[in-house]
Amino acid sequence: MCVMATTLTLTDVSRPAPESGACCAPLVREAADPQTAADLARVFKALGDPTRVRLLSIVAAHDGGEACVCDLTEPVGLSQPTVSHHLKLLVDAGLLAREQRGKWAYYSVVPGALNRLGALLTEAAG
Amino acid sequence: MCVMATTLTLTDVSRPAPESGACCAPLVREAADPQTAADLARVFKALGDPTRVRLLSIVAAHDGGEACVCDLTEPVGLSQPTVSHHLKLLVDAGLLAREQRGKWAYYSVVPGALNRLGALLTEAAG
DNA sequence: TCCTCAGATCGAACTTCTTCGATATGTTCC
DNA sequence: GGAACATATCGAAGAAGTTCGATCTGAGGA
Repeated sequence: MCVMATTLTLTDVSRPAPESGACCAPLVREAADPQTAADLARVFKALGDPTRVRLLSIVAAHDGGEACVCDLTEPVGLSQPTVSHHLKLLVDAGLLAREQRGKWAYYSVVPGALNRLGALLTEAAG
Repeated sequence: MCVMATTLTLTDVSRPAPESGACCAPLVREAADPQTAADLARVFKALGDPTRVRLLSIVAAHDGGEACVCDLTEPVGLSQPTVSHHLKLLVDAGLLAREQRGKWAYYSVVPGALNRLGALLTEAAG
C-alpha cells in the first residue's frame, strides 16, 4: 500500500504527513500553494474528459491490465489519432504507462497512481 | 464511512460493490459505461483548473471550513466575477455548497464529496 | 530491399474554457 | 425609499481543448 516515486507529477504531494497532526487529506488540511495546485490540476484535467475516463477504465479492466490502441478505438468510437492523443495526455499526467512491444504499443495503469490521487482526496484520519 | 445521497453527481457510482468480488476500485475493476464516465469526468473537470483546486483547498482550510467570495479573491489574485464563476463550477460539480447569510455567500466543502471521489480511485481491497 | 501494419504527429476546423469590465440582483442600514 | 455593499450574471476577447483526415515513423515479414 506504500508509495514509490514514479514519474507521477504529484509524487511530492503525497508524502506521508507533515508535522501538523494528520487529521485529514492534504487538500483539506491546508491551502495548497500555486505550484501544488497546478500539479494536481494537471492530473485532474487529464481525467476531466469522458473519453479519457473510459480509456483509463478500459485499460485497467482489460486482460492483463494492459491494452493497445487497436483495442481501444472501437470501444470509445473515435478515430485512431484521437485515441492516441488522449492516451498521450494520460501518460503525460502520469496515469498510464506506455510500452512498445513489437508493432504494438501497450498501455497500462501506473501502479499506485490512482491510489495516491485518491489518498490526496480522502480524509484518512490518523 | 458509508454513503448518503446528496446532490453529488457521482452518488450512484460509489455504491458499495457489485456481485463481482470487491478486489479494487470501481474504475479499475470494470470498464466504466459512457454515462458513468461522463458524470465522473464532470467532477474531475471541475478540479482540472489550478484556480479551482486552490479555491477548494482554501475554503476547506479556512476557519470554520467555510469562506465568502471576499475571502477568496485576494488569495487567488483574480477578479470577483472570475472567482464567482469558478465557485459556481465547483458547486455544480457537487464539491462545494453555497449558503447565503446576510450580504455574504458562504462556500463550504460538501461533506463526503472528496471522500467518495477518493474512494472511487483507491483500491480499498475488501 | 520493399511492403504492410500499428501507432504517432501534423494542420485545420470547431468547440469549450478562462477572464475581464459592465451591469443586474439581492441584502442591510439609514 | 434610497444608498452602500456583496455577489451573480452578461457579453466579449483570447486561450485551450477535441476531433478528424493526411501523413510520418518504426517494426516485422516477404
